[in-house]
Amino acid sequence: MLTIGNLSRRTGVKIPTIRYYEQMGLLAPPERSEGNQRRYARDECDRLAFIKHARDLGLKIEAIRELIELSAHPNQPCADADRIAAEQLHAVRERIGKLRKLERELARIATGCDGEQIKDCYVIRALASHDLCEDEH
Amino acid sequence: MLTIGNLSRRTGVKIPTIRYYEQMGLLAPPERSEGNQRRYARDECDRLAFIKHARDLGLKIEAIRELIELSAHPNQPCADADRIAAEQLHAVRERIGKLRKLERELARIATGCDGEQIKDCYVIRALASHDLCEDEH
DNA sequence: CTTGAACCTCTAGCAGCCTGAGGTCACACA
DNA sequence: TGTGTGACCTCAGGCTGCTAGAGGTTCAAG
Repeated sequence: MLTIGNLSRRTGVKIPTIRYYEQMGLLAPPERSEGNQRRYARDECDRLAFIKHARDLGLKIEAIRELIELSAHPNQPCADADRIAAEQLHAVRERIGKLRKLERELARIATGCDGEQIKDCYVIRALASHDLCEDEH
Repeated sequence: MLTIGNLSRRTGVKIPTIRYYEQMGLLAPPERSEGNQRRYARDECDRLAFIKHARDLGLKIEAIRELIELSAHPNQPCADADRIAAEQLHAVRERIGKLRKLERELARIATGCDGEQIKDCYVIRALASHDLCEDEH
């Protein structure tokens, strides 16, 4: 049996976040001590590690809830779990694509300024007008 | 003089967002009609385009506020503006780096499942344990 | 003068937490 | 057995950057 603080230290998930996950239905409400404090069993610890890992990978709470439900039915086909992972991969690739466009433009803006005063500053001018942009956005 | 609706159409910034920017101090409170409706001059339109451009590039409201203040002092040196752009570039590059790690791991997870049932599903197993990860995270 | 679109303010909501107030519990030490 | 203190409890409110809706007013065309 772990206190919430121990669980937090073991998993690296902050205490208020653990309580939040419980509220959101990702973690089952744990047993309580006589004085109403949460006491966690080991498998709750595993489940929290699962949640943290999924969050670190950028999955939304809702997607994680789905995966947890899926994992409760070990004999069902796993196409849904695969779909969730594939969707997440797709979303990540889209974000990367967008960020790389931004990177290019910011690099141009950030390195392009050789003015000395605000009135000549390329950063300020580039932000003020799209005429200095390479692609549409 | 533009109504808020015209300003919105010209800049592509939604009306509630314009009011929000005013509330956040990015846009000066504009003149009002007799009936208390906002009436914008052209330079407000430019400023809003500046804000939108910066937001599209991922700059935070706070950073934009700084830039606006800077641009109000055209004879100051522009090192601060350059710094803000450089910081933003750095942040974008960090986000890209993290996302590419995620991409690699998700690709492995999403394509690695050849099980048919949840209990054999690589997606579920990979999320449950870091043992299947390639790098630390 | 009427209609209907566009505007106003204010409140509340979204994700995914974090912080703080005000109070209780657990446990070691004297 | 008392006491200190650190960990815990709940609940409310805050954060970013908007968005949506209620309920009411104004503007401009016909």
